[in-house]
Amino acid sequence: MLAELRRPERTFTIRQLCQEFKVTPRALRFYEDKGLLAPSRDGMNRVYSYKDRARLQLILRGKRVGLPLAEIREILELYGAEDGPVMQSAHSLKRFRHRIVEMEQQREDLDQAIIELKSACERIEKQLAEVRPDLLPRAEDYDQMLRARLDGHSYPLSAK
Amino acid sequence: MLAELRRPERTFTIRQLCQEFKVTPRALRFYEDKGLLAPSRDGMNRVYSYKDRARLQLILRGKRVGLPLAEIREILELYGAEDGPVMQSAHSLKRFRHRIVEMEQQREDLDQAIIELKSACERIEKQLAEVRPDLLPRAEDYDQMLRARLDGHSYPLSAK
DNA sequence: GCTTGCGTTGACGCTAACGTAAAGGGAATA
DNA sequence: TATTCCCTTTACGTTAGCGTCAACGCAAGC
Repeated sequence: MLAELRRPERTFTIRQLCQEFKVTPRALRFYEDKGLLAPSRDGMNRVYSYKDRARLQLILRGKRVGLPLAEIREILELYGAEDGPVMQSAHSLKRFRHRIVEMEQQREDLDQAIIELKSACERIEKQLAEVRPDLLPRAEDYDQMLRARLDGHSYPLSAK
Repeated sequence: MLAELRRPERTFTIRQLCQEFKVTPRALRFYEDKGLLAPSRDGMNRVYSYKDRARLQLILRGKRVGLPLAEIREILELYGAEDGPVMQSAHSLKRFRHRIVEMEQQREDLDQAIIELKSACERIEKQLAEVRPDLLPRAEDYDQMLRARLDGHSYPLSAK
């Protein structure tokens, strides 16, 4: 039955995850190489569980906020440390606290950058409206952006 | 008189800007190579004006929010386009609008990442308080972070 | 039996953003 | 005069994060 597809027992092929999150198989294998993912196997083939999928979501969000993969790995270990190697996580704790402060600073930078880029765009649009109104962007373009956001997973920063 | 140092006629050597913003001369020359800066010269030596300094601030903030240098250059051109090549900026306008949407998404990601990293840290600290209270971080560490923030310019994401 | 499709493991390539020497030019200081 | 700085340019090296083959395995369909 189709409901199976929603049940947490469900597994994913590499291709399925790639399509869902718009990444390449190469990227997933790379993350595995670097210790961020560890899917089980069916023979040679990778089998991704729901937990693997959740980890991948965290990885991609980490990337979107600018974290290097090495640090994302540590954070994932922090999550995964149910009760075992608390000592080792303790060692990283100070660094994580530091990172939090950095991220809060980054958020302020981001707000400021958004404000300024917006106002710069509006300035140009006004100038453009006076000189060449025909070149002004159509509302349809913004529709497309909004639809893209509702798809959930945003595009990477370096997207063309 | 010392007040000269605050006046907008003031100029800077490469070393002065580097110390102020914690970057290397190599980086400034690199930005110049890529067309993000264009200081004047005294003989062979670079002379940075207040406007150059302001551009550098924008560059560094752009970097902190994850923009590639090439795009920062375009944004700087957008700012600098007082009335001249509005046509050319018009061409980039759609891309900038798109970028703004991305940055707003990035902001949400950032908020979420901060929340989760905080709670993960607190979880570990609680476990640690039960088992090894001696390993808990000292308040002095947080003082240091706060002082660093009050210095103004935050450290790069990839700082050790 | 042969192609088609999805999977695998190397291995080499590539871009961005600098780091790091090498080699040298002025100016001030000892 | 020699050393010491600070500056310059040129050029090669480095790291992260994958992209892009190449060569192969296996299963299904014609």
